[in-house]
Amino acid sequence: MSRQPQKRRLETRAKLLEVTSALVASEGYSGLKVEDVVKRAGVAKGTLFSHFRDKDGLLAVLIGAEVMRFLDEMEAEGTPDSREALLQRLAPLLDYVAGDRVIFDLLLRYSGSTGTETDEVITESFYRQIGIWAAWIEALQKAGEVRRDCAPDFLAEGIQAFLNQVIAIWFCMSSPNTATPLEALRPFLDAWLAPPA
Amino acid sequence: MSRQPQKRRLETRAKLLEVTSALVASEGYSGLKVEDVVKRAGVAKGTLFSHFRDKDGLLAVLIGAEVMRFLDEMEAEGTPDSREALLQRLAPLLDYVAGDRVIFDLLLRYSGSTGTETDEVITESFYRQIGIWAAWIEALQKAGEVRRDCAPDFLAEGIQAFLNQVIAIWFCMSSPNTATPLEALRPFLDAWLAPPA
DNA sequence: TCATTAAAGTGACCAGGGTCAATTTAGTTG
DNA sequence: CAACTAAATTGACCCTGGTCACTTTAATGA
Repeated sequence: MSRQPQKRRLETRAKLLEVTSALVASEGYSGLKVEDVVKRAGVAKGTLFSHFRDKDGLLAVLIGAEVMRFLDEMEAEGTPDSREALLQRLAPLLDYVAGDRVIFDLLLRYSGSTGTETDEVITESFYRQIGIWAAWIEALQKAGEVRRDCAPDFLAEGIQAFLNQVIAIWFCMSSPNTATPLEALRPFLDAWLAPPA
Repeated sequence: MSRQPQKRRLETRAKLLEVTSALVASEGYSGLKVEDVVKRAGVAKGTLFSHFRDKDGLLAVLIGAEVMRFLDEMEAEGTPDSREALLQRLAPLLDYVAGDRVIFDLLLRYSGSTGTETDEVITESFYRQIGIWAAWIEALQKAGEVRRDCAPDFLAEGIQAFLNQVIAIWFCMSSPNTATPLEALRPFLDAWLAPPA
């Protein structure tokens, strides 16, 4: 028979996440070591891996939560009234993801995966994101700001594609002589969303 | 003073690539171990890492060469005469990349990087690919099959974005109940390239 | 209260990529 | 040819993520 998860387990999990978060804040994602996490959390290594599938699984929880916060922000600002406004709404998320390759890689790997795990916040965030954008697009279609020959969901997925594209290119251009990802995104969004002239 | 690379070095490099290729053929990319490679090649581990920056660098040479072969094939078939024909031209490459996550990840990481390394075949292949598609698009624009309000290079980059998108989604959907990446790509290509109605 | 048993946690151990001081090989020069 | 030097290679070692047989903890129930 199975029993309820004990309070102790929840505390351990919370402690692990808290420590990880602190370490990421000071060292960045790329410098994070599992050993440091368990040392500072005062648990054994095996414990960490009984809570999270692997190191990525641990990070996914944090990153998923962070993305959720961006989505809250997006929703709070309401529907944009133009394509340019839509672009500006994307800026914070774009900056966040473009700020660290680990974040980008992880989002690309986990996003869209049919979340078999209970705690895949990150998968949930993916669908929520598409949903929010689709709602914006629908409004913009009614306002005549966006083409009407494609479904909002479909156009939203396209935005996702362009977002990933400009970030991928951004990481490849190691030299900072290039325009920001946001600037690179604008022409794509325009060409993708603008109604026929 | 610097000297010419010696014949021995070229032989070692060739041997490493040959062995890697053979192992990949039998085990797949994900099962490849550096230790197996050096064992079968009869060299020390350090030698491999003096030839290639890391395991990915080794794979990049093979994958870059493979992509180049697909591009040769694409060019040999000539310019497509419709958007659908263009889509079909992409099929072999798409299948290849969608066939193994390692390939996809590696291409995404290396592509577009301003190739500082001499042997970054993979970077070269990226630009060549865009060039080929741009040429196709230019022809299709003249034929009225493709929108004319965007530069061919720009539209080609968009194709790249959609290609990556459908493959990323493909990998996330572990269950094979989904349509092939090629089918998923069609609507995107149409919406992206079609001239205004 | 004490036996029972599932949940939670432990840490020695392994795997596999990557490093580097030391060694061998082979052009070059006097 | 012998001495010299740069190129090429070596393999012991390290790092770090991940595993698993075992111990500890704490609900449950007679």
